[in-house]
Amino acid sequence: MRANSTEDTKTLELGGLRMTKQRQVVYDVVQELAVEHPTASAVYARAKEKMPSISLATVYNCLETLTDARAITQVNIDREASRFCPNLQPHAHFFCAKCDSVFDVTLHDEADASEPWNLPSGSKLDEMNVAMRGLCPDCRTQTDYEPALPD
Amino acid sequence: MRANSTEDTKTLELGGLRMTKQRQVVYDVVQELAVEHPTASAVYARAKEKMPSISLATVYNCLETLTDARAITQVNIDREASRFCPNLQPHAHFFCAKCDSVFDVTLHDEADASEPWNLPSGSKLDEMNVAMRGLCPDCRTQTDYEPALPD
DNA sequence: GTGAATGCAAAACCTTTGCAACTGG
DNA sequence: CCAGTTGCAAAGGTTTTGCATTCAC
Repeated sequence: MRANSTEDTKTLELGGLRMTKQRQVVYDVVQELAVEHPTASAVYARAKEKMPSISLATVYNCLETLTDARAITQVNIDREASRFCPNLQPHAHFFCAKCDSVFDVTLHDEADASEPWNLPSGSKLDEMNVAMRGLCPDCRTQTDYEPALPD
Repeated sequence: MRANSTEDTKTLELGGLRMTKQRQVVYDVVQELAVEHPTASAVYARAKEKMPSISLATVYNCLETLTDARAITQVNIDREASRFCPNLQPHAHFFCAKCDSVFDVTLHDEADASEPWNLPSGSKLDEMNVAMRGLCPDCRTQTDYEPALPD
């Protein structure tokens, strides 16, 4: 039996996808930086440390390929640069307006994200993208000493 | 009493916002093109018909000002150009993957969009942005003769 | 009158593209 | 071997910016 325990750099074996060094590096970096939900530039910066010859275009390329292959997810919020996320479970993203960090937000058990909504009748929903903005727990508690003065 | 019946070009009176001809034109255009959820360029094109001297930068400017003043809403989906929407009620957007049209999606009565989600405990949610992709009713019925062959 | 808004053009930003060289299966 | 991928640089589309001029209040 194959171990799937502590391999942090698991080899990609995605349906007929040619596995290049670059793709593996990009994939590893997205895993590594998962909690910060890196942008393409952030992935590029880290990837370049591991493989100095890699180019930005290739990073974009790999990110797109991996996204199409559903190995990672592309996260968009407003017009900011896209971020990438290795969490393949259905989830939303919470953006802290103060510290700019991003949190994955899961669904309640058995819950359906589309439940509260009046979907157009007769339509077919393929995917839902949910972005939240607010203050994260940490920033919220620090908000006491926020300048309340007019500028 | 003031009529609020058929005035399609109601005058903006937003908290201390200086009302310029350009802002009024941009606001009118967003109202006018509401169903198509126009992009900044689309607003610019239509605005220029009404006021040939208006510039693109001013349109962006006005759209931002109006958004900040909560007279209109900015709608983002993936990395496409922002669209603008005069619907101030809480609502989501349904994007048809086939015909590219956009529909407003309302909440069920008394429903809370955040209900299905496990919000980070201690966080403060300010706004939620919900984008849906799929087939609109019209396009769905036309999907019978969609190529089902492998490529 | 005066601070804020406009118009213009140039710049910024993220992302995509064209193409020759390279490479994984 | 050879289609698919890379690296580079240049181009693309959207949005922002700097600044002199104009305008609403």
